[in-house]
Formats: sequence, structure tokens, C-alpha cells
Amino acid sequence: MGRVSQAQAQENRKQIVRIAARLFRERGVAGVSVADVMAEAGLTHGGFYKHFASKEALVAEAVAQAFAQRADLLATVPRDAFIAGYLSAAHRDAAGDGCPSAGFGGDLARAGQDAGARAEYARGVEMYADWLDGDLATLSTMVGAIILARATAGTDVSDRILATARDRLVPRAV
Amino acid sequence: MGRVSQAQAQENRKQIVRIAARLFRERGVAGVSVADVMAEAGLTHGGFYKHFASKEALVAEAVAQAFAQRADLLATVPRDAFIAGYLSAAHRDAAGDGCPSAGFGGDLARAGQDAGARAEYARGVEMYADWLDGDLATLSTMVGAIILARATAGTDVSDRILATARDRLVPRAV
DNA sequence: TGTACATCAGTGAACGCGCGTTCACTGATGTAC
DNA sequence: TGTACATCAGTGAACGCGCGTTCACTGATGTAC
Repeated sequence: MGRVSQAQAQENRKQIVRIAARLFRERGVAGVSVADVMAEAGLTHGGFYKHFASKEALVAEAVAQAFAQRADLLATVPRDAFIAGYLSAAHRDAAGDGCPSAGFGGDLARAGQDAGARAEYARGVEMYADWLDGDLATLSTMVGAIILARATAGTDVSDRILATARDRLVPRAV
Repeated sequence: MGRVSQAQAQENRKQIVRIAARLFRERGVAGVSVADVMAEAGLTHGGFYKHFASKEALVAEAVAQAFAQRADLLATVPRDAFIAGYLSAAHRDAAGDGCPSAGFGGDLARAGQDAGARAEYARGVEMYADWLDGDLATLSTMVGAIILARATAGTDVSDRILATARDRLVPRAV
């Protein structure tokens, strides 16, 4: 394949970011190679650097894209319904589409160099904070519960974590 | 150096696990090589496999050791004081000595193969659960707050996360 | 509208590099008598 | 207590391997006239 139309190239770029945002949340940044992302986009790995300066740059864009998608959801779903869905087994088992605060938190909690990704992450947390009227303790409970539930998935403590967090944050919901 | 006394070998083994437990929490499992751990123990990397079957086996032991050390602390410090210390900037900035639920959570939240480490992790969470009389929502808030605070370290939202979580969990403490 | 040329997205082989792991070797430790 | 031998923790070079990144090349796209 030779050159591709500008529109196609731009679409490919977006696709790369979308796929990266999913795979990084599913398997962690270190668990996904540039070649993995490109292959899933139907491209070969060599072309990656026509779009991004480095893998690190892709991580930053993937974090931003994941939070942007998240913002749409927050604007759509009522608060209690959102939190109940957040603290569900379905969300625990589908990290790729899930909360970026949880999906990227483990990777970005190390100081590393990835300043760009960390800046996007902080911006995303601010967005959650606004949505919760500054109640970052509730966000902490949500993020902590989903990370703990994922790390203990397959044991009965995992379901108990989600259940107790749900009782605490949305006691009225069924 | 040739052979070493059995007592010395056993001491070296413990040292390797202790160092791994610290480095893995500081930099993540993927961010620390077997050679890194061995070098910090004053040994060369080749001897590692006289003590452990694989890096994965070391991770499992490191998780267990970190939680065991944690258990001692829980038995010593009063509950509110512990939680206030947990939700401090000092704990945020010293992950190596910090909570294993937070320090290993990001790494073990991916399904991976590391069944041994995940089993130790689940056991550790159960220990916290007992200490909190089953209140896993409070543990979720603690773990979520520290992970979020670490991932946003250097921004002002990081301090706000810790402050709001502290207000929620230990309102009486100063 | 058509032609000639420049551009550049994508290809696929190759590059260093660091990793987890293996292995032949060393020599002090542990043991049998 | 002393001697001879077996053991095995630690050494350091080497192994495949996969990774992020580079690069010469291709050929359809975009542009200038």
C-alpha cells in the first residue's frame, strides 16, 4: 500500500488512539506494544511514527481520548445510575471501556517521565471532581473499589467490595 | 565468591524479598528487573534462580511479605491514626514502604498469569477487611484516594483528594 | 480538463537494547568417616 | 580432632526474545501549471 488520502490518514490516526485507549486500560501500558496497537488497526508498526513522536505521546492522547469519551457518558446518565453501573461486575470485567481514572491509575501512579499522560489524567480527575461537586472522596471510593475488585477478581471478596461500596454511595438503588 | 553458609543464604533470600517488596511498590513490577533487585541486595543476577523459580514467584512472595509487614502496623496503630497517616502526603510520596493494596493494585488488576501474587493479594485484602470489621467501602476510599493522589502528584488536585478523603473517614482528626 | 511532478502514509526489514532465564564454573561450606 | 569429598550459593558470560524506534522504499494522492 502506498500513500493514503488525508481523510483516511486522519481516520487511521483516530482509530489508533481509540484502540490504544482500550488496550492500555485492558492490559496496562507496559502490556501493550506499539505493534499490538497497529496490528489491531490493520496497519503495520512502521507507520506509527508518521503519526506520533513516541509511544509515550500515544499514551497521553489515549488518556485524553478515554476521558473525553467518559465526559459524554457523565453528561448523559443520572448520577446514581452512573455510580451503580460503575460499581458493577460488568464494569469490573470490562476495563477496556471503563473508567480511565481506574484503568490508567495504576500505570500513572509511578513518577515516570510520562508528564503528558499525567497532565491529561489530572485534567480528567478534575472533570470527575466537577461532576461530583468537588466530592473527591466519593471518586476515591469508586476508583478504589473497582481497582480492588479487579485485583481480587475470581475470589468472593471481589463481589463484597463492589457491594459494600454500592451500599455506601447509592444506598437507595437496588 | 563461592558457597555461602546456609544461614547467610537464608538471610540473602529474605533480603531479596524485602527489597523486591519495596521496589515493586515504588516502580511497579514491570519497572523493576531481577537484576535491579539482586544488585540492590549486593548480589549478581545469576544466583537469583537458586532461590526462586521465576520473577513471578518473587512477586508473589513480595506481596505476601508486604502484607505481613502491614499486619504488624495495623496491630500497633489506633484505627483513626492509621487512616489519617494513610491519607497523608508522606504516604503518597513513599510508596515503597506503603500500602500493598495500593502499591500492587495497579499491577494485579490485570488478569495476567500471576495467580500466586493475586492469591496473596486477595488474602491481604481480607486481612484489611477483618481489621475494618468488613467495611470494604472504607478500604476502597483509602486505596482509591492514595492511587489518585499519586497519579496526580504535583498538581493541587492531589492534595484535595487526600483532604476530602480524610474529612470523610476521620472527621474528628486534625 | 489533463499532464508532470512532488509529497508522504504506509510497508517491512533492520537496529540496538534490556529483559528473564540458563549454564559451566568456583570455592567455601557441610558431611562422612 | 583431622582429613577427603560432596554439595551448592554465588558468579558472570551467554541465550533468545520482544520491544521501541529507524530507515530506504513504494506508489497512490495532492498540486502546480
